[in-house]
Amino acid sequence: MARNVIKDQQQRELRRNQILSAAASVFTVRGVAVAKISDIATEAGLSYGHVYNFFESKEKILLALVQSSQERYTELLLEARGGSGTSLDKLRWLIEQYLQKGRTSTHFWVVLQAQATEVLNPEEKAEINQKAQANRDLLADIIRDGQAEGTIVEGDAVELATLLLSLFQSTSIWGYRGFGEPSGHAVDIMLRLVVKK
Amino acid sequence: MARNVIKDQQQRELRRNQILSAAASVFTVRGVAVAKISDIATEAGLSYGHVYNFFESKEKILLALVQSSQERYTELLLEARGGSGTSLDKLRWLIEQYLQKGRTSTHFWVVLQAQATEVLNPEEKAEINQKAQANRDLLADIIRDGQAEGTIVEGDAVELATLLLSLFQSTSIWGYRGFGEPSGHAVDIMLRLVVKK
Amino acid sequence: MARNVIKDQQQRELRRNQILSAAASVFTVRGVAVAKISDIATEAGLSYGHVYNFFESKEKILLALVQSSQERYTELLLEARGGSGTSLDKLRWLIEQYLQKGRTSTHFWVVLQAQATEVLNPEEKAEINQKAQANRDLLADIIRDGQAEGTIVEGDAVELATLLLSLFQSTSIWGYRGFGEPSGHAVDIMLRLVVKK
Amino acid sequence: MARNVIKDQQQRELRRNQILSAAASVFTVRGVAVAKISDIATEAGLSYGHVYNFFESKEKILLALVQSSQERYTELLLEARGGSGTSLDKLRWLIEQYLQKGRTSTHFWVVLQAQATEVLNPEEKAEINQKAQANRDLLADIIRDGQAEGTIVEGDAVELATLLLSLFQSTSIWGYRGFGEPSGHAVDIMLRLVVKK
DNA sequence: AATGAATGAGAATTCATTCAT
DNA sequence: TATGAATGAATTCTCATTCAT
Repeated sequence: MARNVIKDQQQRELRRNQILSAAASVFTVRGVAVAKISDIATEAGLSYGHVYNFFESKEKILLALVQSSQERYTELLLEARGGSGTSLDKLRWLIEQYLQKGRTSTHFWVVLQAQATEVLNPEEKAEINQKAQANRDLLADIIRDGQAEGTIVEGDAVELATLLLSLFQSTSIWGYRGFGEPSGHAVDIMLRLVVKK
Repeated sequence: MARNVIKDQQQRELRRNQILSAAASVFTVRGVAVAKISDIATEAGLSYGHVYNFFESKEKILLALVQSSQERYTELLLEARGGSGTSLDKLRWLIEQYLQKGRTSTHFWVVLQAQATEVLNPEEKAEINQKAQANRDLLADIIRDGQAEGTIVEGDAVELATLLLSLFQSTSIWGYRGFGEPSGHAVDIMLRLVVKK
Repeated sequence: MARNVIKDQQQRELRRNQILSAAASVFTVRGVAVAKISDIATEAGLSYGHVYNFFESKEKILLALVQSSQERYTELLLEARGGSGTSLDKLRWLIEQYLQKGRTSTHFWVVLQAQATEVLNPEEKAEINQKAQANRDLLADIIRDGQAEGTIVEGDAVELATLLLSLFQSTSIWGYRGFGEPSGHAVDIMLRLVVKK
Repeated sequence: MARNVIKDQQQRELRRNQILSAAASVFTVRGVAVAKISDIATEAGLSYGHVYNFFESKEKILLALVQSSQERYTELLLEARGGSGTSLDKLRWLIEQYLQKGRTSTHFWVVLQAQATEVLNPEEKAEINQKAQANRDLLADIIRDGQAEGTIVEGDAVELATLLLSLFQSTSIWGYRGFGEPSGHAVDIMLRLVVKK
């Protein structure tokens, strides 16, 4: 007979998320360009053919993944900016959240591959870079606030933001480079970059 | 006759370097896993079949490239360590050299792909990671000297070194991420990470 | 109850015809081998899964379609043969009916694909060819009658029939070949093939 | 050492023709949409991968084949038009050549599939149809000459041409339809279509 | 040394068909 | 009856690698 449309919808949503989260894992561990659709399907626990009922290509999966990751990062930034305490407190909170695995389940590492590699076409890359710049600008806002309140050192807020994000993002991939994991002090050290002595 | 042997040897060396340098460029721009042997051959100005007279596979090219890049970085570190001035001066010089394009012609970005991706086999990756750690330790040495001479902040020298290198290495790929290029002040800001107030 | 059974039967018949008629359209426009089951289902206004409640495969749809088309053509031939007037009149009527879209809604073009392509298996193709020959023979009968009555030229009736049907059938696909549609005179011209001067 | 460029060129040409001629055969026997690249490669006696060094897809092979077939048909038409004798003689010669297998090795049947099916994209189909119309117009020229010289019946030369070509082209595929082969008289019968009584 | 023709393993993708609901 | 999620066989296509010249 007729199907349960609501349930179908939920099931679809569930499957889509399964695929994205499997892709996040596979892309992270194996590398985006090396990952096979069948790896993702296996990781997600469904057949490779079914993946194509949700995404028309590996490229589109990557795109969806990166965009969702960037959106979650935007939310984190907005939450940080809107939080209480000094700008330094906000930055500390932000970095701690960022480094804490799971909070941003898709990794900087995957976004980086999408940005710096020819896996995506130029238009898609441009879109991602634009969003990355927008996020950087949000970070610069927090820094500008800190400069106003006197907790953060003077200087070009955008450059300070770019340096700070480069630092904590690259710290998040120490594991893949054989550098172990950062200690509890690491965030304090990072903040020296911007803190006013 | 003897002369021809020598000439041949030089010619061979020249070709090999052509290929490595073409590979560096192609790997950087297109991404290691996406790059084709024929791209490299074209960039190097020779036929793709000829590449195999120098390297037995794409993988071996990457390996040779990364190793040579790491060696050049080692030399840079040794040169910095052996230089005159305070440890801070040495670090500043090192970072400036590093960021100056051409000095480290093969990029951090390629090494990162080799480290974090499954393009190479585990043994090869382990070897690269080991060398990366050794280089990090050289940087930690400089930092330790600085702590002894009082110009550098206290703390785990290895972690400080890892943070500092994360920062300047990731700064070197701003271009690929749409972040523009760092200003002349950037190095000073980076050094705040380790400088003693 | 009894009424429901009858109604169900009618409903089933209706659905089946919907599918066949959708298939005719899709096969004609897109080509038999390229057409997808889902195209047919969409055109018929039902779900692709439901198609399998009526036909066990795409092949069977094609077979049913071609057979029904051949049967309708047989009926047309019988009707023509049984009509009044000279054999020439009958031929003219036949061709006019044939060319008049809708009368033979499934097209010669689809039958031709079924005959000349490996979409169907050899047994099925043989069956279709046999029926096509039987129809040709019906046409030859009319021609033979015309020869007896003196309105049609002498000669091998089967060959004359084959030439004549080749002509009007291929005329029916001018549209797909960019040749426009035949004028009102076309039938008279075609009949020159067999008319006795 | 260096290769023999001339020989390479010849070899390439040879291979290309091997592929086209294999494709003609496979497309004709199996049907265009059903034919696999690997069928063509096997028929041509080389590996499927190598086919892609000559044609980027099955579609492009079909296109090349059809175009070459149309060109050969054009040549035939020009040769016929330029020949001696009445227009009727020219038409007879043309049809005889056409029906004689090997003269037009790629078959009308393949061209028809290319024209009437969605194997090619609309632009490619349009191009083919245009060429088909141009060829039809050449045939119409011959007919017009015949009308001027009084050997061919009055009437729209283009429609007469379209009817005549429909007839002899469709006759060329009797074999696939189980209709046997036309007799030696067939051409005379066909010509009745246009001959002035 | 140098070239590029030739091969085929492997990955992406399509779509007929099955089946739970 | 009716739907569309799910599967995987079959095919296309790419590209590293080999090898004759």
